Amino acid sequence: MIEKKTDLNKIEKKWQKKWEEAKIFEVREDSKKKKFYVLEMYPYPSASGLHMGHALNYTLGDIYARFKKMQGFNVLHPMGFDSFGLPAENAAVKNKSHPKKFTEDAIKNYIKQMKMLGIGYDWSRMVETHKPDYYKWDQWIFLKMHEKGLAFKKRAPVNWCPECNAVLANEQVVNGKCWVHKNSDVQIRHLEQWFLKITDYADELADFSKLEGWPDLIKKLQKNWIGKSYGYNIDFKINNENWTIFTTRPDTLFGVTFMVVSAQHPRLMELVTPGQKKEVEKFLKKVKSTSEKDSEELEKEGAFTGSYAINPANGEKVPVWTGNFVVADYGYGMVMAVPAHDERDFQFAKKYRIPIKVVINPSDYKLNADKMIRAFTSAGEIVNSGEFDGLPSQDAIEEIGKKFGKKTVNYKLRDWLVSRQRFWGTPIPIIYCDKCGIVPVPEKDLPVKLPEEVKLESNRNALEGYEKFWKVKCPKCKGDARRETDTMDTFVNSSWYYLRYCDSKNDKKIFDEKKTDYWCPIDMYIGGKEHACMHLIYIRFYTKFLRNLGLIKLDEPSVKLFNQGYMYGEDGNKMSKSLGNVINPDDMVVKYGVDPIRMFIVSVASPDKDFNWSDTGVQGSYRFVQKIIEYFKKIKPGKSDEKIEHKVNKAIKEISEDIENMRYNLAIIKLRSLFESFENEQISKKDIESFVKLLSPFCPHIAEEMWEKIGGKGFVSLASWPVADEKKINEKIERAEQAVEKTVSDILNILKIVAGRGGVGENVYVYVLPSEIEFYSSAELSKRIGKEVKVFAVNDKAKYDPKGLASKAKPGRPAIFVE
RNA sequence: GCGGAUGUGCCGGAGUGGUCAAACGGGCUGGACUCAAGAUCCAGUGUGCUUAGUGCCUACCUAGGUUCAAAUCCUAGCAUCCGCACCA
Repeated sequence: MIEKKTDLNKIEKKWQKKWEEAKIFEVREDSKKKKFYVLEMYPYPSASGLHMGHALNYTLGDIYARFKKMQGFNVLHPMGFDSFGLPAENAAVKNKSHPKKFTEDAIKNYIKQMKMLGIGYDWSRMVETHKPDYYKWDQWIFLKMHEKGLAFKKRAPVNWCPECNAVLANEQVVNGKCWVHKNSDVQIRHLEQWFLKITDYADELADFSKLEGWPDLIKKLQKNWIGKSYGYNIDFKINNENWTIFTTRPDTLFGVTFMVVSAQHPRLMELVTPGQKKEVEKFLKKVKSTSEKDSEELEKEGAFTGSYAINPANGEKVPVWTGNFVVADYGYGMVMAVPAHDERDFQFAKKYRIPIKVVINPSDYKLNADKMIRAFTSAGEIVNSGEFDGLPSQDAIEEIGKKFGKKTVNYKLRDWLVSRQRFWGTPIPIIYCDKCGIVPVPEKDLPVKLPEEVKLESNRNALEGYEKFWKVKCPKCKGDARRETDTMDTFVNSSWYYLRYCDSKNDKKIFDEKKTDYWCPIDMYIGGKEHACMHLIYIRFYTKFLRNLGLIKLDEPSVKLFNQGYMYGEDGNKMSKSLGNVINPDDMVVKYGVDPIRMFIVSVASPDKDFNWSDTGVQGSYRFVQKIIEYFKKIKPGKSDEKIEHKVNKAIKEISEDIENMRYNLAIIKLRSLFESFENEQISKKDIESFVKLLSPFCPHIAEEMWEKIGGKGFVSLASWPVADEKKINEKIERAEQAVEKTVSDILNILKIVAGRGGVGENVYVYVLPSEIEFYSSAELSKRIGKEVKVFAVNDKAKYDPKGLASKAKPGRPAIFVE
């Protein structure tokens, strides 16, 4: 273990206090200054406090914000809390308390820890989403969406988590399980629920052209999730009624031998004939009881409905089945089945002995429907399709599609289900009146506040049982009415919070547009990639909606997005209590101090890559910090020589670039090497100041302390970032230095060989080309070797060279003689 | 099935056509200091040769290829990890 020489915690406290007193991180709009908005995704304040992953996230942002601030930008760097959510509610039920208390205690602790880590936030702008002055505007946006028809209620099959006692959005179902309760199977229930019509924005959300600064991975994940696909709608007549299906393969239309309607289709029973009712019901029962977790290799099953559909292309009558493999809410919940050319249809047809009809042949052979063992899904030549025979199937997609259907686009993206049957969330501002129907709460009555004195229940939303909340008068007819008791998904809160930071205290408007115009968009947004398909889609959706309302001018919320890597435990596993590998920031701060921890977590690997915590690793950072402190104890600024000036200016240039590109790991390496280069040399005050400035974003506390020691003005955190003097960067110096290093190592090698043979190398002679003589100092070499080293130019007449080795000297490679 | 990422010394990881493989950190070994330990400082640390010398060989998952030149580009494969998944 390392020895603690300096009380870093004392230094940290000292500067944290001074920063706070001087309010150096509080900012306001300033039209004369260029703004820069750095934001880390805000946390859910859990009872267990910040973990190391949070510390990494916030440190990454803090370094960037401090760097930009020193570069002269007006930097907005705010923090807040995503403080609605189930854990607080559950904890409150368990302890017969109120989630507000839990949440606010947790927030206090979070703030304390964030301050402890030296993160420079403008706390005057903090948002807490559970406060009425924040969620009022969630409700306001909801009303605006309702006004535009984007917030709507419908009865729908929904994902129900029995643990949450609430429904989940599609995005929150992971492999048939709840994203929070990973052991809880999600059930399908049919309920009346509120949705936000995010699908109206699907097309624009699928356009990533304004997101150059986002990682490709996130864009790909979103693209996949939105799942835009071009195809055709085709009408089939069933019982003299048109039923539309969606297909991307109209070229196979003549090969349809049956239809399949989803088992969850709301109008399924209309298709079932009395004779088939029993069989279909038997099948439906089986579908329901099948646990979702087995869905991976679920066998395709179904039942005949008794109805027949007419193929519009050839008038053929084909049976309509219901099946477990058709998704109810994609397309129209019904598909045309072409077993010859679709693998799923093929399996289904084989199982139920439905005919298979080939309509596309491969180029080199002919398919035989009776002998096929799998579907042929590639392109080929159209056959058995009347006038289209002979066409390449790729061309037939359009030809056949055009003739019998209508070109259209479909998305995998579903409307966003936002109703939650829970207490601890934003109340949905809606009133139900028997006479007037669904009535939005008038704007002037916002916010609809959550009651504080309510008694929580574990198995249902406490608002339902709290008459004072739901018993209201209709805003229209003044008659008796009932308030909506569902609350909104917490992702609603985080979909626009970045805008509220710009004007978080505004009680007249959602925000002052002049302020959001100045600060937005976010220039650097930092958070985990797990949000790719939830938060990061929702925040884009809200941004576009608010833009369409005319409130902001942004198309996208952030210019750049950075996803940090995951930090694992020392053993390489996810940190978890059961594995006992959790690293607690509070303990580590006491053990090592904040600055070494900050330095370690951003330098162990590239910040976008996963890495493991390492106790010995953080000790390495600790040693470096300690060395710096020791150095400054006895520093006497003097004059920098050419070499030091070169080193300093090169470091300024490269470190600035590295920080700009979030390559903090490389910046730290260069900072170390810079320190080593002047550690034992004279250095000017200006250059030593530059070093402290370069150190400051990473290790702000000791940087302030050192800044004070060398008599820097004000805070180093507010000093201007150094600019490299390109004229002083001289690569020749670097090369010469490397040559000297090599020579030292060569001399030592030779001495070793000599010693190995029983010789004693007392005197060392080095013969250098005249052009390089200035780089080789006898004194320096002697010190490094620990013996006297004499340096001669090869053309020195007076040199001592008994073996005539001088002639062997090469550029960058002096000859060496030992005796 | 679809998509993505990764593969470099004892370990964590730099390096994405030549200048240069292994920066930087950790670990280990040896030395200095010390009564000793810790801390600190110095040196060494891929393989195999060779050496009164500062060199050569071989090494970046495997196998091919492009190139005057490949860890880096291309092709195929292997391994590990991750995301989505019956989306018609």
